[in-house]
Amino acid sequence: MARPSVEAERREQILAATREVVAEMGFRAMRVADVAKRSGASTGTVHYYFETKRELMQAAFEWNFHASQARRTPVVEAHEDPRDRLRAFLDSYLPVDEVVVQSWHMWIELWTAALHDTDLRELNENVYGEWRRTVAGIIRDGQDRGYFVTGDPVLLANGLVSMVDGLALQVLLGSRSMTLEQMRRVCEQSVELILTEGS
Amino acid sequence: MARPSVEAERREQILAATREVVAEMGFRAMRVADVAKRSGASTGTVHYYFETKRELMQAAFEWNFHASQARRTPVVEAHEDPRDRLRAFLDSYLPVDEVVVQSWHMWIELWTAALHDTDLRELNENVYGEWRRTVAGIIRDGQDRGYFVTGDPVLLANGLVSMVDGLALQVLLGSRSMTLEQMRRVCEQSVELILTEGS
Amino acid sequence: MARPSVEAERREQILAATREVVAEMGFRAMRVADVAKRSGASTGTVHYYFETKRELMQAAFEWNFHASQARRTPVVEAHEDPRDRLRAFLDSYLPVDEVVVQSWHMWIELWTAALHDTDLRELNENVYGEWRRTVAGIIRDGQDRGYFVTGDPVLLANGLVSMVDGLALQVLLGSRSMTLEQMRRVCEQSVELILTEGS
Amino acid sequence: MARPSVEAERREQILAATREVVAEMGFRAMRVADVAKRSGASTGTVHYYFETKRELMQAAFEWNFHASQARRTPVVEAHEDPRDRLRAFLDSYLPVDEVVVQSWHMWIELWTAALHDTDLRELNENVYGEWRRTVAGIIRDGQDRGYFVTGDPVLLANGLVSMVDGLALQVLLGSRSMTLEQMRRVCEQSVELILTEGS
DNA sequence: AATGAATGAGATTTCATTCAT
DNA sequence: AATGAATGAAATCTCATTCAT
Repeated sequence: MARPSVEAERREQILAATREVVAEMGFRAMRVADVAKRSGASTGTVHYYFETKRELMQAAFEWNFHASQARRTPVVEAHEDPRDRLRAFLDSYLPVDEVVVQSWHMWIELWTAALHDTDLRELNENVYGEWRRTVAGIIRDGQDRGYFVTGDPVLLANGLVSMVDGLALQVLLGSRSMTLEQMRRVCEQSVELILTEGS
Repeated sequence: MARPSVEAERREQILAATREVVAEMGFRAMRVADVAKRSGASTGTVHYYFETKRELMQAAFEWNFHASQARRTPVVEAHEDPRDRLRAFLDSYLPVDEVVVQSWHMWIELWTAALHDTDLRELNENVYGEWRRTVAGIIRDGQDRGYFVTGDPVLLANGLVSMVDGLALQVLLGSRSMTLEQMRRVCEQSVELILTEGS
Repeated sequence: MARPSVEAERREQILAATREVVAEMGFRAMRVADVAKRSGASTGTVHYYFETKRELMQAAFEWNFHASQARRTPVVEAHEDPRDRLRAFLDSYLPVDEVVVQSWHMWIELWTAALHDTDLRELNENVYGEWRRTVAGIIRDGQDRGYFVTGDPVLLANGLVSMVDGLALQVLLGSRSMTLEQMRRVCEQSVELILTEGS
Repeated sequence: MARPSVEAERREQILAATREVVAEMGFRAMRVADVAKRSGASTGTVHYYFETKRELMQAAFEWNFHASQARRTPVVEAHEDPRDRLRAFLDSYLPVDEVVVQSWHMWIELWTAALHDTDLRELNENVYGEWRRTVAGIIRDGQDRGYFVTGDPVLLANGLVSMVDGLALQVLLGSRSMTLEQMRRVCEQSVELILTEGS
């Protein structure tokens, strides 16, 4: 009788290994054998948990999404003031450490893969719905309290979330003019832009 | 005897075919044989012009960049007022027709490929330097004339360009909440945000 | 404590499952996992009873043989007149129900497998010796009583048994011109051919 | 410019190699690599001509059918008397040489494969329609001339063709009681059975 | 300048078998 | 007596690249 957690643990190990490998060499170059090696299993075992490479990647994308969400939620909820919440939210996207960097790699790969895969598009739809709703909620709250300029909060949220995507992408690409520090400043300036005079 | 332009023409055909194929199925799934078929040539011929697949993609990315630039420049220069220039610039990024859509596909594929390819990162660096300089120039000009709010024009330019990238990405992904029309409105709102009171 | 029949029962279950699976998807496509699932056991259990897949198939072929024999014997012995015996014997080969159909599937798979497996050839030798002896006996008896035409009873028996094999094969293959009904008529006509004028 | 016959030649080589390999080790055990080696090509080349192993086998079955037909037709047409035609036809099925033996191996493999493959069943349908029509024609002709006993010629044809299948199978299986010589005698006796008294 | 048949290295996938429990 | 997670050897298939013509 195997411990009931063995399967779940193994699955998680493989997904974590997948994220690491994808971050390092990209989905295109990633081989199932790489994931196997990294997770200390055989290719047979990887296929025991995920029938195809495609299924493995899909699961890894979803797993990354849930992990991101779990990391983000407490960060945002730590603040009460919508201005702080917005800043904390944007801050949590800065690729400051290995985990966030790896996570960003997964998002970028997801974008490219989703362009030609209906299931992944659906995942993207969920993911962005989630972010948009969160940010729009913060902005609406801030507008109610008079901190943020008027204007459709959904449009503002979309602009901010998309900007963060574009910025992180350039940072990940190692752009000499878009460093982590630059990204931070652009984000700060963007918040300034939507703050009302007094606040 | 052969017209000297034959080679150049053939090369262009292959690059155009590459863009079409990449837009349709993605770089990952694209085979040299697909490009050959699409351009009406043999795989041998494709390799006659581009030694490796990697070289073909690199050339296609560069070709796409120059084509984008050529399309963009007259659009921007058609206006004198920096506010109109900025609006025209952003407008030219909306994925309204097949050419712009295919072009966006190439950019997105470039991002992913460049994450693990130094040469392509260099290309990205050039491309973004170009856009940033253009937009920053427009903003600086607008600030000088009092149309735009104060603030580091480079930061503002980076924010705008990144936002456009992120927005186009979601439109390309067929997001139900980020349609072409939505993207247009977000862009318009963003311009409003940096306009000064009077203008 | 365990009933001594438990093992025998389990074994039988697995063999029955094997016949079902082979009939449905063929030996080539059959996986040990399919047999396990069908018999409600694990792959480990299947291997507990049959060391290798080859051994499992061999046992299943033999089991099918004995089951066929057990079904056939009372049918033939129910008649005293050799003409009736022959008709009853041929009748019992018509693929009229699921059991006979599955049994035929096993024979056909055995033929193909035996072409390259000495042990299975030996099994085939036994099986056909059995049929041939039975039919030759019936014919010899009928000739003695003046019901059947003269001629080497062994040759006649071989002709009949082989014909039945060939006919059943075409019926199993769903041939539009060799239906169950057609097969029945061919068998009847063949019996007529060896009957003497008066009988 | 390659010779136009190169492709056809190469294809034929691969199909011939397939028949040899299938006859030797069976479809189940046959690997694409075996066919490649036998035909002096690489596995890549085999796949260049036949996308999948299944397609290769299908083509090999069809090729074998056409080759059999081509071998058989002149043999039958060499005789005018329906009794000779029938004898010549049955004779041509005796596994007397390597080619006929290999051909029989292909038929047997076809049967088993066709049980679970619609396309192959269709091929079997064509093949048997062909044989049945030929034999029924010969019998009908013989009956018109008073050489053969009365009775449905289609039933008689089916009985004969099926018998030959069953007999050849046992010969191929190396049955000690069904040798080539035995098969020949059973066939002769069967012809005797349908001859009228005087002829 | 162009071809396309042929290659072979390498990737995914399958599955009988094992073994710790 | 039974399990089923894990394995790894082996098979199919893919495709960028080459080269004789």
